[in-house]
Amino acid sequence: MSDPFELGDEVSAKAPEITPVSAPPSWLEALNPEQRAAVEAVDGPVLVLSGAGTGKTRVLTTRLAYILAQRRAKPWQILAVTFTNRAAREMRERVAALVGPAAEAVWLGTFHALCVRILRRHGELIGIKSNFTILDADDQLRLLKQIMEANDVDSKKWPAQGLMAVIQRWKDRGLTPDRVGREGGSDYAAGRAIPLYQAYQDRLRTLNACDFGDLLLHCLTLFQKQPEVLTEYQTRFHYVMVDEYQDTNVAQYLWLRLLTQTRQNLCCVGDDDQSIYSWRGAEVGNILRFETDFPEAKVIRLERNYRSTPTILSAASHLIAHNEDRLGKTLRTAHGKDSESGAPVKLRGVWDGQEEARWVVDEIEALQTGGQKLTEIAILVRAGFQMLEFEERLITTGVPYRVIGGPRFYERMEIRDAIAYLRVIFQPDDDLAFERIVNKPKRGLGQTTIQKIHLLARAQSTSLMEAAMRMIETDELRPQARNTIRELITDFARWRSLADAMAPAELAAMILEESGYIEMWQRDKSPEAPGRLENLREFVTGLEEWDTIAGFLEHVSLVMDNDAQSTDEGITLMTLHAAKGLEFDTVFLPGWEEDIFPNRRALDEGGQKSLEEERRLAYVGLTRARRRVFVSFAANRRVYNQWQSSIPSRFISELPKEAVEEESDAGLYGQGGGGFGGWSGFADGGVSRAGAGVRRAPRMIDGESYTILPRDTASSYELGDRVFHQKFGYGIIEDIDGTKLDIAFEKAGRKKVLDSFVQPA
DNA sequence: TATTTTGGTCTTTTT
DNA sequence: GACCAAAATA
Repeated sequence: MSDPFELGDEVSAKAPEITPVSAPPSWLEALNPEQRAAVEAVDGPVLVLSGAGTGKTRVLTTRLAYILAQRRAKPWQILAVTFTNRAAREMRERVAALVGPAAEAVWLGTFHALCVRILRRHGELIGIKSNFTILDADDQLRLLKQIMEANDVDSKKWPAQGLMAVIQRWKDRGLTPDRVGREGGSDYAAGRAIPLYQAYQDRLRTLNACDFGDLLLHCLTLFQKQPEVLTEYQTRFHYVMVDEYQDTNVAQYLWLRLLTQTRQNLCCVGDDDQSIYSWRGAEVGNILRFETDFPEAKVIRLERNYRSTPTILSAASHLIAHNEDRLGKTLRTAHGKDSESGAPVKLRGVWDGQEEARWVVDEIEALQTGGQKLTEIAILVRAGFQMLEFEERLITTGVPYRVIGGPRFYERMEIRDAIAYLRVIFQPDDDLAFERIVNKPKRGLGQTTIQKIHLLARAQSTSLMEAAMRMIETDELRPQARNTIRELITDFARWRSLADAMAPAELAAMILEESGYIEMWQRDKSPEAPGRLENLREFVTGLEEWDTIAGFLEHVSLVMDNDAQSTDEGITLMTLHAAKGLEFDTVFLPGWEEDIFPNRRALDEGGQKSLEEERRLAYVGLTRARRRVFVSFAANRRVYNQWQSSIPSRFISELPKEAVEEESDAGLYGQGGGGFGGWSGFADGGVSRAGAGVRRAPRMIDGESYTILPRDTASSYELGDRVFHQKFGYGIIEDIDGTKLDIAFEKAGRKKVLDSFVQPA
């Protein structure tokens, strides 16, 4: 495995030389005074409060480069922590651009990735084998379900997901089972949450596995129980830097504090107004706490915004000013007074979601005609399900787009299966992987057989693989099942023996072929089968870049980012959360309606605090834009299968009037379609009619409103008609049965579809 | 054992 | 309506 961090000290002799610097390099002079202060304040604790678009990343990368250029530390004596793999990669690239190959040796990565490095190296000291596996969310849930089942927890009453969330939150706060105490959530599952947590941790340990939270948790335990390891890292890291500090949770904070205790050279960069991950355990309090824990800390504010037009900044600032819980920063435009104030925020109310999508895409096409590059346009939605309508419209109009944060490649069923095969070979103790593929493809090994193996494994406390091997020596199984398992185990042994001699890609291709897994999909006549085969091919191709399977497996478990997608030309469609840290010329913010944004469930759960987080999310959305923002809301939306009417988001009325230009369809809310006083009238009108100040569940449109909807197309199709379906594309109708159409799609094959899901093409 | 049928849930955001 | 899991049936 290529692991730059393992090079450690022995590499120091051959470490790449840093370009010597005498005078301040040009990249220092390009900074404004505050930025420069943040870069040059190298020693001691520093907190940089950095508003959106104020050059936060630039400060961090320059600071890192500055430390190197000043020769205050060797590259491997610097620790830089980011939140996403994308940010880590970007920072490495930018530092490399400033100081050259020395950037390679810096300890730079996400909290999780860095913890893995440390645990692989020293985990043995706290009983974690160095080849532990990392479980993804799916595995975690499956495991927890098993445990809850074994403990007779009613899964209807206490869903595993709930307990998972509780456990996750404890881990976010650095709490091992023995230290949970009477924390929130311990009453889950009739007060058995803590023993279940313990059982889950025990199980993980026997599986030689960690979940995401464990990576930090175990690392903390390691530091606390093995002081000499902690000392080693404290000594090693002369300088520590943290990006997106407002998103750190308690465990991460403790981790940082332990590492920086002696030298105190910690620099955190963050923006309390962009804290949008509290649901994942992030504590904005960490920012406030910084000055308490590091009384000597310098606090530097970056308030000059280089990204957005004054108009956009004004809109964003007015909005966020409605939050009470903030440190208070004023964003100023960095452009001179003579610069244009920029186009107003365009606000549009439309009849329903489809029309919203139509409007957005129309505007996009207009921008494209005007010479705007599509890669500079983004649609940012609150939640994933909102993306569908836009995708549909983008497909029909042929505007190229890419989705970030959709179903990820490594999470697809067939890919997970393929990975499970590799895991079984590489880590024979991996019960989850074993279980996943023993009977895939179908080998006639059903529940009863698996159950028996399980029992034996538990009785002898061995892995499933081991138990299976022992079991075929007995006559406990039906001869048929026994033979199948024997063959399977022989296959595994053979593949394992070849693993060292073959390239990973070759090996994987062989396994998928010989196991019959490929064949299984070839025989499958379902429309998605070809796609799955295609994915498998892609998977094998992707493996060609790897020298070892171990390295690849590590990558898979940590890199859940799917931003590495092709650099396609096209607009970007993603959630607001995924958009943090990015910027675009033009940003579309659809779905600004009560209950969608701010999200209803968030409000129900977290009240005022959550409302403020939603508002920060809106702030993040607005500040992604350099030049143009489009905000829209629909009066009606189809949720599940029913129409609901909706009220414009309260955030709309929090935008300053002078920065907004409204252009809505007439007659959305009032009777008679008569004059709307303007955009602010929307929110007022809607709310007051529903009863001022009372938050209501979405109202169903009453019977009469249904007549408005143009949906009465029952069997207006004929055999041979060409139609369009949002998911399957174009096709020809082959058969009609009432409202059910049998359609041969050009791409997706033959499918039965309700007529309401297609439109004439 | 494998396949079909039924019934429940679903839409917050992710390393 | 889609998707998943568990139950019913071949």
